Amino acid sequence: MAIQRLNLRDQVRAELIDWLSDGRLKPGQRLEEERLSRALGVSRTPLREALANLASEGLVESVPRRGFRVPKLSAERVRDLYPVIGSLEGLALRLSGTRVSELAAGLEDLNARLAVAHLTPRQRADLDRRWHEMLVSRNPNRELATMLERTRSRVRPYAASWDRSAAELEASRAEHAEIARLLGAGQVDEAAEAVLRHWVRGIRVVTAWVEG
Amino acid sequence: MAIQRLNLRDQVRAELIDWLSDGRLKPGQRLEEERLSRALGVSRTPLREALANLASEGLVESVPRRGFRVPKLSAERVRDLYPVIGSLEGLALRLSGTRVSELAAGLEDLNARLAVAHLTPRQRADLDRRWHEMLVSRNPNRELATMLERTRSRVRPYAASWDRSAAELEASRAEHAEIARLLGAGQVDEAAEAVLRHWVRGIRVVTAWVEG
DNA sequence: TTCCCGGATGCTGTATACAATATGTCCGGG
DNA sequence: CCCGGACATATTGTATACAGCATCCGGGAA
Repeated sequence: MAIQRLNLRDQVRAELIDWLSDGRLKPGQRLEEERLSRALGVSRTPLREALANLASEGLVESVPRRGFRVPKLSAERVRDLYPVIGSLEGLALRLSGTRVSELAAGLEDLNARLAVAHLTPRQRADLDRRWHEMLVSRNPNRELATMLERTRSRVRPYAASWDRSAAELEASRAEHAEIARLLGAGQVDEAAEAVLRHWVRGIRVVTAWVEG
Repeated sequence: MAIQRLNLRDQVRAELIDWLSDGRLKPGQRLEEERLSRALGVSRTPLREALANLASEGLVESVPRRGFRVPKLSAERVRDLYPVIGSLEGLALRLSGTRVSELAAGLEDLNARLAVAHLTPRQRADLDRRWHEMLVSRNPNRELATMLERTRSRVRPYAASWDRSAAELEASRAEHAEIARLLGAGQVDEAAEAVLRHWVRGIRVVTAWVEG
């Protein structure tokens, strides 16, 4: 086990991502550096470096002379990012090699747990996240994995605060099942296409929720 | 024309990307903050913020307690990034709508200029960059455009310093022509696949050059 | 000659200080 | 009662200061 000597910048960055993911930092909120640095127990310098990083990745916004803010939920963001995620997950599958079919069982297992009725939106989003993480877990391409992780973290605030309808839940579960089935059958290209369609279909329901 | 009040951080970032692209900062080189900040005429604070951003995007490396360095050329990086670029460019084509066929003429024109014999590697890399920029110029997805731009800038040092063989030039030109032909014929999905193959084939020749 | 050790040096990582600017508020006028 | 302008305040953007490591070089011993 390598000793991790992470610099403060990256520790703060990780902490802020947590705060963004779990809603402690809300869309539209202004990020006051003095207050934040006190809350984190660090000075403004590493905090600003972390914020600048998050801004360059799109997790926060930087308005010159007005500091950093949490981006508001926007349908356009979903329309743009979801197809990218779908495409990258599809690529991940195609790069995963033949042993990707071994994933089918685990995916179906997780998918079954999504069927439980009494889950909170947060628990559901968490299970969904784990399903997609498992989906790409055989991908050997580290750069791709990093880009996927970053991009997914940008849309996490959407999934986490969204209470899905029963119909949407069922549709999503059916698509998951179909993807797992295709993988189990070794039809990786078809699974990749299904993943892309899964995300593209998600655009409609999430944007409807954002706008409505 | 909107007045641009960019903060120093982003100006420095843009300048450093130029320096990385044109080879003024070379792979493996150590980035000494004091010297760099003097050369840029700014203090270390905005320079460090810019460097931290570039590090989070992979254009430079950050080693704790040892500062920033320009990443060395690595075959693994090419193997990982090229398929991602190919996949994203393919997605850009599929999102470009029907008018993408209008690009064919311009692409063939640029491709013809790549055939001129007496170009320097830099001129060739520049024309190739413009060809791929035109290829995705109809894509309306801003997030995708940003990710593509960033990822391509990470592999620019490879293309810029690489002197291609005549056979490789011809193969690349033929692939460009085929992609343009497919677009002109409205076969966007096939063109997207051809783009991915184009980048995947590039892995072999570039890694051979990096390693040899 | 080669290896090891220890101090000097230079650099990074972090904190603090300062200047510039945007925002909010208060007061006066219409 | 509403609007506009000017001042006060708060907050950012940038610079500088300082402490702690890592590296490098020279000397001494095997």
